[in-house]
Amino acid sequence: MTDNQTRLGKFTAPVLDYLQTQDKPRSAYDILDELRDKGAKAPMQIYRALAKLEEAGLVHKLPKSNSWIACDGHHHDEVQDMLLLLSCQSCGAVEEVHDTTFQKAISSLIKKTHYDLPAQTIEVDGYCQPCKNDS
Amino acid sequence: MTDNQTRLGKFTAPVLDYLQTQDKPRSAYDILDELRDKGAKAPMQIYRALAKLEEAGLVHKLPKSNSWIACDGHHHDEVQDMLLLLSCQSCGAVEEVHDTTFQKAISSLIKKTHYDLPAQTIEVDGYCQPCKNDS
DNA sequence: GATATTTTGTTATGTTATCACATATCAAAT
DNA sequence: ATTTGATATGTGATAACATAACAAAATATC
Repeated sequence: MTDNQTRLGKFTAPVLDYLQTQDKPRSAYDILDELRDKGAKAPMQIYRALAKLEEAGLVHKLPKSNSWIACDGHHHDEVQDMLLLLSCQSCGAVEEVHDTTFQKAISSLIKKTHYDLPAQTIEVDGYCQPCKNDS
Repeated sequence: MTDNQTRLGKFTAPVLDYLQTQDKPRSAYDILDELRDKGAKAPMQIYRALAKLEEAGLVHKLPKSNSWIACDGHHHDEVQDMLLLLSCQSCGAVEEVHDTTFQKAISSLIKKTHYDLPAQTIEVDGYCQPCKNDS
């Protein structure tokens, strides 16, 4: 049997399930604590699951915050796109931004700098409208 | 006497000096090792110096790579601008990019998302032209 | 069904960053 | 001259994030 779950490994489904219930990014160690009752004992088990889920485009890592979210499911025909995550530093909400202006800015950068830019996640930290208004 | 060095603290000048001799970002622990012969013994001493240097706009932290560079000295009348660092994953070279298209993309994001975006450094990882050609 | 490959479990370690608290330094107020 | 307050520094402990290394188990391939 080589179904998705088997290929993805023992803890991938529980990790994804957990992240999907969360409204904030969670760290690998948060996830580990959560999955202890399902047999998880060491960080490696979680990091392996996260790596597979990320490769499958099902989760994203916030590169500055060292935490993880389940993918929102939109706009990911191309898993390998440059992805912009807007992260609220107050409530933790994360928006996946698919913005043509931003994509063009990146293209412009590539031309201007002659850098080769592989697909990656870019985290921008800010404050979402509700939190901004509350402050 | 309240000259810069006094206000900035004991290790700030050595930390800045060291970063200015480097052609790659260095970690706080790299710096610590380098400054042991000048009396540095603990990470806090380095992190304090880096915090002050960053506040003064003299160094930048690469937020994804957890490493530090001396500021290139250009374009920093406004220390608080959104700063884009293009970081070569092969040779370590870092370009400070001051790109109006990118700034506009960020402004567009602010409007679109209604997020409040404080000044911050955004790291984009790639491969510089020489390294790209070598590969 | 024996052997090779891959996955998983587990321990240990590496790496980055901060906390907490003690002490030093120095200037301003008394 | 002494106290007070503010800022800087030293230092040990620990938190938080991540991977290396290797053993054990599971699975695939012959």
